[in-house]
Amino acid sequence: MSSVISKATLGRLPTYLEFLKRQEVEYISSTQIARALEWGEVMVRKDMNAVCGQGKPKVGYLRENLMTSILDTLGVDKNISAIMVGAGKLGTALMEYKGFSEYGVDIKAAFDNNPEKWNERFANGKRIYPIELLKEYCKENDIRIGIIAVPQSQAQIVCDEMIDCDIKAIWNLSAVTLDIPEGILVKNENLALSLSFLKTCMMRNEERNDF
Amino acid sequence: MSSVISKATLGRLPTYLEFLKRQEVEYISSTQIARALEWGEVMVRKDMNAVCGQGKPKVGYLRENLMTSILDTLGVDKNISAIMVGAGKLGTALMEYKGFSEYGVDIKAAFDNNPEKWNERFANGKRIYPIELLKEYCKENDIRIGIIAVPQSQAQIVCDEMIDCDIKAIWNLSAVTLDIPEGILVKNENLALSLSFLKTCMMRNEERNDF
DNA sequence: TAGATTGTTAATCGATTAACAATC
DNA sequence: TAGATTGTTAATCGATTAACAATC
Repeated sequence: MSSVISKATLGRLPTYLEFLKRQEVEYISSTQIARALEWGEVMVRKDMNAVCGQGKPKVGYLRENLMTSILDTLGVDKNISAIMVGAGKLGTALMEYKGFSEYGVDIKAAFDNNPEKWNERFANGKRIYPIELLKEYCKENDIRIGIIAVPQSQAQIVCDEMIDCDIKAIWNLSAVTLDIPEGILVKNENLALSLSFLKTCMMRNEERNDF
Repeated sequence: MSSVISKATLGRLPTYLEFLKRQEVEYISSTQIARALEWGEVMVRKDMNAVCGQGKPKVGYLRENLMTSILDTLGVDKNISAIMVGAGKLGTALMEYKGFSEYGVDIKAAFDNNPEKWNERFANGKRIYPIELLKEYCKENDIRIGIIAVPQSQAQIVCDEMIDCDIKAIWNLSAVTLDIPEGILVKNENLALSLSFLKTCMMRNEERNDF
């Protein structure tokens, strides 16, 4: 039953959640949600139906119920531990970002090969360790997600080490296309590519105003 | 002719480019590219055909030619100026990131409402101005892209100001769904959402290993 | 009952993949 | 000529949208 939810729907759930949090009504209809997010009405209804399926004709969905179902589908209550490799500017920004915990991801520590950083701490007290301690740390702390925020030249090396540490999912913030064995999940977050895409679409005068 | 290139294809071009740069052969075939990137062979061929259309049976594509065509399609040679609003950790990381210039985007300055930052400079010498100067700066420097890296509470306000400054495309790094008038391009880069999506897919044991 | 809203079935759309003819 | 590779046409797939019956 849980496996019938499409990736497209899963990707929209946090946006619904954010919107629902800000509402104060008891019931909310797919029409209202669609209008606020500027999404198709039927699509919203299908999404809602996929996660909770308890809408009432003429009334809509019990907001509380909807939120619980979304949280449940996203697995927000199940906390997952992650580590960051690379404590540069971007790595630091993400280590200190508070938004991840809302979705049940805890980035516990960072690793870097610059000895000067090993004594530093982030604003929230999280620590930076030598990269050599990665395997030991992952084993002891049940780390499932690895985040790559290192220069291009090191990305594949770090990736291989993470897989060796039994990490199951990688969030790749470098611009490198990683070579990954079957069974490991990768999400590429290439910021240069993303901004470049926006620029190209702008120059080509794309007509749609959201994507 | 240029308008027939799909968004899906446009999004893949930088990855092709990155790969082609690293090769040293004169000719390269779609088969080789597909194998290296682990993408479908026909899809690669269609992409190549869309941007340059000068493949030779039995030989493949002239690498130089292909690269020029991709650069051309992406409009890399046409430099576009951008500004950042928000000079926190994330804003700073992006201001100092060198990768954007490769695609012809120049983030010229940052704006922040914290007076303490107005005297600071980024590592590359770029400056931080009071937010009040935004409109004047945009007008004088032909700014077309605005980047939002401010706390949630300010995102919509900043967005409205940018539109007032005649900015045509917005890269939104905040977690807020922006309310935007017709004709303005927005790309949402919600990092919390992205990592949360990776986590959810991991927990649901997705079988595909790249997305 | 009438009307608003849900949920479902069919149609459409965009993108990828399969099959295959064209070409050097 | 044979074979590798391109380029095109048709089939497939996933997701969105349209149409409409079911429900309170």
